Amino acid sequence: MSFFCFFDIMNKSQGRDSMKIKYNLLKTEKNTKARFGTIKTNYGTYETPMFMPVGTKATVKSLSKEELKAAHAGIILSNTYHLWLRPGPDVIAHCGGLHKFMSWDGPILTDSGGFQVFSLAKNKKKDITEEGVHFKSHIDGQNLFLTPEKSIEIQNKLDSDIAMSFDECPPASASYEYLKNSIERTIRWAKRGKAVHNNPNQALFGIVQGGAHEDLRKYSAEETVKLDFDGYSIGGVANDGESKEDMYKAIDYSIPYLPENKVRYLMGVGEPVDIIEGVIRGVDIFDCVLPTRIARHGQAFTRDGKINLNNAKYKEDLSPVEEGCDCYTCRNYSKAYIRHLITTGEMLGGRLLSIHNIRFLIKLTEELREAIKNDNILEYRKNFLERYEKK
RNA sequence: GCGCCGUUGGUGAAGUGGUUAACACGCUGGUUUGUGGCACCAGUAUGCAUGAGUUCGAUCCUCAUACGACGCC
Repeated sequence: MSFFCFFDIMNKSQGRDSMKIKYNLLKTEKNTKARFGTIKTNYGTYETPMFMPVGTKATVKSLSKEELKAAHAGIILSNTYHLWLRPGPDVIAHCGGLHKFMSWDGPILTDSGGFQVFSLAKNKKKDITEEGVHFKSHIDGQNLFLTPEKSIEIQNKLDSDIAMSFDECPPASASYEYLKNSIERTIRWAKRGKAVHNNPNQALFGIVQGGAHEDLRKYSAEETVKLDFDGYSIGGVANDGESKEDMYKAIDYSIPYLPENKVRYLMGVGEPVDIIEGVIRGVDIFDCVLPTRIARHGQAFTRDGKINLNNAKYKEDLSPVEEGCDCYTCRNYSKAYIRHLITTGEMLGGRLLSIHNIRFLIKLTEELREAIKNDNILEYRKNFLERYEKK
């Protein structure tokens, strides 16, 4: 990489608006906390509620950017931990930042790596200290040390539009005492991360923890909000087999303490039903691996519930995955063909179902927006659930 | 025609005179929520070619029959 090339990249970077995320609350539904608004970014303005496809390693698995755009994707998510290991933040910086590297001309949110510490090192040795976390690489087992500062520095280099604070993501089964200490530490980490954050184009979000405990969520939210982030997430949900009730409690106990004029992001969720429940409770954006993961295992979201294309009953079914769906997959392929691809292990099968599942969740958020505008989200939920859960 | 060997589920096959016939694949379901893991979990032969016999008891021993492989005329 020549000096001139690097210089060119610097100019491009500085040529941007230097605008962090701006959230405009446009309407709050009359009967619930559900809200509709817009997120203004350097790459355009997007409406909430929004679902973000997950592209951990700088790719939404198996999908091209055209396919993501066709599914109406707005922000996509990528991951600090994975990109730190491969190809490394310096490589991505030299390639012009994450957008240019992966040819995505839309906004990107980078997760901090906090969740990977939890998920990669689950049941394995990890050492969480005040300074940071020692754990082992899933690739070659080498010892790694991730700190709040390091996570933010990497995200600065990746040049994502939204960076996440480095938090501890304790399992749902963690004790009250553990959670309390964990929250205190996460708040100290949030402060340290914010102190080194210096990318003028990049927003920084704080993360609320506290399990399903009302006082802990309140405390975590209030202390995090004091640090004045550009947006706030509710973390520590949808992990370790927690109940849906606990997930909804975590939301309910956090939302009242988050400012109205900032984005609220429920991390890692999810299932269609959980997205609806989240929106009703005041959440703006979601991300989840489910649409792409279940797709690779042959399953699809539909209005009539989740279906499994492995099932023998689809062997000769010429209908699309979901009747009336506007996605590329449903406009072009039958269940019979996709079942054939899935059962024979052909990669097109997972791709086609990923396209459908992502479009399904994005369309769900589009409909939720409309419902908020029309003050009828409770009716929307009722109708959706009646059909989705009947069997 | 004679001799010899063999016949276990959808498939490839292990195995034993005595409670539930190994394993793999396939098949049939299910699971997956800030993606190490195209993964994980469960079910899948009331029966071991057919008939008779020996035995307290046979898929396993004996005999006959059917089918198949090989060798000899």
